[in-house]
Amino acid sequence: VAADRRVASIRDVARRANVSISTVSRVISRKIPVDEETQARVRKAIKELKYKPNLVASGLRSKSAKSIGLLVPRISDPFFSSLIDHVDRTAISQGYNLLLFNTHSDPAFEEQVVDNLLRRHVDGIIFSMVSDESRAMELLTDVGVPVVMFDRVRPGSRHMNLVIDNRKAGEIAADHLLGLGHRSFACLTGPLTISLCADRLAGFSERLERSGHPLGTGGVLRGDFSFESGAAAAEMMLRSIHPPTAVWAQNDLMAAGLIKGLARTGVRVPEQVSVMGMDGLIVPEIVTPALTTITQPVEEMARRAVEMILEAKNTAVPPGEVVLQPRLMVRDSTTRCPNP
Amino acid sequence: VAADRRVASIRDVARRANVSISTVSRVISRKIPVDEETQARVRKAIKELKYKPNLVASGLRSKSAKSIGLLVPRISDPFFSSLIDHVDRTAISQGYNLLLFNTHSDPAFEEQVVDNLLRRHVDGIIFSMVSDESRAMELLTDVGVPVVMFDRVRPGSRHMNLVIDNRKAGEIAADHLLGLGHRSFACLTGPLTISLCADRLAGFSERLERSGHPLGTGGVLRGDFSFESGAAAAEMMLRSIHPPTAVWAQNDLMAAGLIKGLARTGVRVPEQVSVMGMDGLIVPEIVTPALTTITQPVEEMARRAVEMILEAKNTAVPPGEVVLQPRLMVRDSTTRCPNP
DNA sequence: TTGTAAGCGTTATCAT
DNA sequence: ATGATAACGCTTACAA
Repeated sequence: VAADRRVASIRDVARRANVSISTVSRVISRKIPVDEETQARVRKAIKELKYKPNLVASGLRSKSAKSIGLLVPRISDPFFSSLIDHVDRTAISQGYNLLLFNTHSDPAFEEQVVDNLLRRHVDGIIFSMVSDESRAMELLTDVGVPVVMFDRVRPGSRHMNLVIDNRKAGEIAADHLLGLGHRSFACLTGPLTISLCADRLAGFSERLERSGHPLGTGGVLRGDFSFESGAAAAEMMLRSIHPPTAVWAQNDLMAAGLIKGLARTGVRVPEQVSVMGMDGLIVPEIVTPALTTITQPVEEMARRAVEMILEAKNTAVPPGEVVLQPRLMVRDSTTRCPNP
Repeated sequence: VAADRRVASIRDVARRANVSISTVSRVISRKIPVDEETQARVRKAIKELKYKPNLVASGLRSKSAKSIGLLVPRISDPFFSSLIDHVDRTAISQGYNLLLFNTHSDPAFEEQVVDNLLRRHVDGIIFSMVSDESRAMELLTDVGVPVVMFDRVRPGSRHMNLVIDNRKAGEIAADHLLGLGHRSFACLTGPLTISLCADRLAGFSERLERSGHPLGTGGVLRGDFSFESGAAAAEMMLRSIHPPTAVWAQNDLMAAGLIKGLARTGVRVPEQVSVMGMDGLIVPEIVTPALTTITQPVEEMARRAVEMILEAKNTAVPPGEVVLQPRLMVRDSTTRCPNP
């Protein structure tokens, strides 16, 4: 049960230590020298009263509540939950806490959420947009706090951008599968209104074209990043006249669904069809066969995102755009083409 | 780039609408009647200035920043990321936002985090402790805000408790496996310093004992809820003199690891060994074979947790303890005992 | 080195 | 129905 005990304030500490509240403030902030002896008195009082500075009050006055707003489209997506984890880690190491917002991959909800976030006067915003059509970005212009557009960005943004080279990811996937002798492909994409999906697809298909084995009709399967959409794609795929021998899914969850869907109709991976995914978090090792995938450097992404915000606060010239590199991770779900 | 544009305050709105700031406040809060016409003027000014109430300021004054603190041991664990998702959903539907904290399953870190959280004067705390040895609970007594101890509780707590019937979960698992004719069992547990693990184990083993087929030596495998610990347990298990034909892992991640580990040494699930898990989120369908598991009603748990906090704020007699029920979900990883 | 006092942007308590 | 005005708990010039 919540007792309504009044909690000690800086005044109480000041009275107890026989100093002014500003002295107490100085002792805490350690920015301005305070006599050793009075310092000791103050610390004693703080301990005795179990005083904890009220960050709401200090946030109001100093205009920095030491918090970072993190907006993601889906909290429970393994990529984002891992991102949240790592962002939290770096943020807290710098004394910042996380205000978390789920936009539910819904543009309307996203606007509402951004509007809400703005009322909280966070020190910075890390934002992974729902899609290129998000009006939310406009709501974030000139808001007076650093904004890092994360993972999903739109060209011409006036914010900082942090992305991985998605086109490159597609190329890596294509190269890997071509190298295994495959000649007939499919790509299971996320919503193409998200530019990152379009970029990945572009890299993938251009590389294939250049090698003389373009993605044919039915070579583009549209999913929504969910396991279910991956499973559903399996049926679509098998219905086509020339079923591909190699598929790249734009995230691991869909790849896992695809494998499941294929297994359901008796198609074996990788013996009959090679499948690869993207992200590289938990899912690839859980799945059977273990998933060949393209990993994203989430930890580094998270760290850089927080750093960018802090740099923007402290330096005159904040970083504009940071691009990180995806990497191939070969496991068991891809193999040489069975019928070359 | 972050421009330092000053954002409109309630004073600006008041000036523009030719009213006092209290009137503006009244229009916004809708608690006190305001003349229709002046109301219109105020709303117009709000729109024109793009005014957004500063929740830091209002939080300071009203002692309610409309935020809930959520502390979990591991953000990227599927159970907790799903929990976070649902808590966020309910919280936001009530106008509350989420401050998220990761305790990293580390008691020392946990204390630091709780201490930190307390400075933020949230309206309520939902807390999933690291273990029974957590000193953190003491830090949370008499803090003046409602605290819901979630999932991991300790008897004698003066906070509200929200749990599932973990003993029952163990019984359900035992009954399912006994019903399939198994006579030789193992339980892959989480850290036994977490009472929920001990409870699950107690329910499981007591049921087995009563049926005349007790968990033998080596029947208790200790894991840490991670996929890796599940994979490692497979080796331990196969080394024992009478390897079990049925194993219950206390979460799905470990069950998935176990299946992987068994596959590595050529043991097939469920043909040779039946495996079941617990939680029921994403993992069971990704895994091959699909995992028989005991589901936790996360959505309901999340909703109840938020409700409990709100009730504690608003009613005289807050709920003390809420117990929810786990349910069996049969899929493909368990089957009749091969050698009865 | 320390104290005084003026805010930060609200809400709440008075009056009117 | 509306307006002054005093907090809320802190930071930060400015004085001393």
